[in-house]
Amino acid sequence: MNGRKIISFENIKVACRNCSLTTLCLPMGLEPDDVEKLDDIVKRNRPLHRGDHLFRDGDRFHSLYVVKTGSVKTYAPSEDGGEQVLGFHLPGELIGLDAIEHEMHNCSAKILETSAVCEIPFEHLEELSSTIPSLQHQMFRLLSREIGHDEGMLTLLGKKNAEERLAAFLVSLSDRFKRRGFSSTDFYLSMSRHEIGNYLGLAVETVSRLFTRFQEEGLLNVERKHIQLLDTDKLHNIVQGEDSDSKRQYP
Amino acid sequence: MNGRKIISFENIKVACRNCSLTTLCLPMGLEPDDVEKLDDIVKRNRPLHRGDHLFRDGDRFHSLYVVKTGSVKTYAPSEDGGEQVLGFHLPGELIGLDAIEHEMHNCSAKILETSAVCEIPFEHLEELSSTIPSLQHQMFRLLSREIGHDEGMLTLLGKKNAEERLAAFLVSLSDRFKRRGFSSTDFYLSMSRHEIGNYLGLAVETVSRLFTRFQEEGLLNVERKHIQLLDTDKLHNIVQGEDSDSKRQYP
DNA sequence: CGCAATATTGACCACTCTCAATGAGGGTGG
DNA sequence: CCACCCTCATTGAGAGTGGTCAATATTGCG
Repeated sequence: MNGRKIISFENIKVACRNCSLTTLCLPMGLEPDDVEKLDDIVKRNRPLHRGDHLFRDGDRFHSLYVVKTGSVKTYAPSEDGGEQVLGFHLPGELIGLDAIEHEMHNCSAKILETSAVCEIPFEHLEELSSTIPSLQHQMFRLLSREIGHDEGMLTLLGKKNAEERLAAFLVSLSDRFKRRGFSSTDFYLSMSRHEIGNYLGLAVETVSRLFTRFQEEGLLNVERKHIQLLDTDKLHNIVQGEDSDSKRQYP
Repeated sequence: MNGRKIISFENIKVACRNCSLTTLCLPMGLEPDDVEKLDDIVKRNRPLHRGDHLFRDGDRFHSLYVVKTGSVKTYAPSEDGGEQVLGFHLPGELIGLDAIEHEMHNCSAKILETSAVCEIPFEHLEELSSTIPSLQHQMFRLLSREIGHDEGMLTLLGKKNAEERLAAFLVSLSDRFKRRGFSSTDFYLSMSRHEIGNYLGLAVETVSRLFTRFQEEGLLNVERKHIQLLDTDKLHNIVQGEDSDSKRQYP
């Protein structure tokens, strides 16, 4: 149930406490005792590899998942065979909240790179949160945050043009890496151009062209999956829709 | 439908029980006793009129709102002055879930037509749900449902073309009217073409042209705000991206 | 009744998609 | 270790969907 093969139990335990802490408790004032209880229900799973599925569309819902290391994409297969990428999930981020309603997953979660993921059986979490009011509150907040995030994506897809979308994507990644203690200006993309385009409602070619243009304009360096942000200010301006100074005019 | 200003307190009470029932409890097995408790925390407000705001972006969050009669739109003012319509809310639907995280509204809610709205103080709801496990579960479900709904919208905006979007919008309205006991094929739009376009990530003109075309193709009758759906099967096909048979060819 | 807001319709054009070809890695097997 | 293949990424050319601009109904409201 708990420890797995190679790693020592204690290490995993600490790592998992960390993940449950940052993801579920950090913003709240949870008693150390309660953190302990929460920690006890978190399952540790063996490392997962690129291409593995955490769950698939249609699977029965049992658990939420927290990315500990690595990255995961969620995507909704659409009726006509295509799919919509719903999100890329970095360490500390929670997956599976949309499955609570019908006790069934309505999207799939695929590992992008070798990753460690904690599993939190939802029934246990629910029991626990009905006895720990601050945990219940934190759960409401987490669900609410997800809604807020999705609404931000709606604005992105409804109002922003291609370059604003890609800039927003990069800025978002940058922020999230920063918060987790990674470099905010130098990172690797674990997802393909195709997946980025799908996520942003753009064609692969558009994404590729934009990377090239951003590089030409000195906003960043890009080599394959390696990204170095050079001018985050200007990137932020682009996100805000201020093409302003660097108004591109093709002669 | 339920009468307006004239209603006695008891009627409102019943109407509100009804709304809290259908929205918060119906799918769950709540004890009559618990329903009573829930009902006691629901505030009844006087009817609101077109243009009134339930809350504004930046307002402190106190309550969730349930539309009893009428309709409400929520929209997020974006940095550059524009706005993104996030949703249209019909009777029985819940508003404000995205505000829990920061205890602050990050969108605004505007009344589209004379409406009755119930207010549910969130603190009370939270207290109640920590003592009634099935209510807590139902809250999780409601929040989860909202996430699922938003993910559907992401697919709409990311993958669907203009006619698929409008068809999906009409089918969604139709379904929601039907569930609430109204006609699923004959209804009035309380929102403007501009608002529809904004919601669907389309220009007003595109929406207008699509209504005209749908009418020409015999899918519906439209006169200003009055909609009559004539061929819901074909509308469903369009939503699914099957242009198939009625492949439109301009001669 | 008249003004303002909303809708409709047309013409034009731009952004982005599609199609197609080429190039660059990464993995596998000989 | 290299040849090969396959996927992924880049780049170009052309086309189409939907946006923008503009003019004209139509409606609603004071």
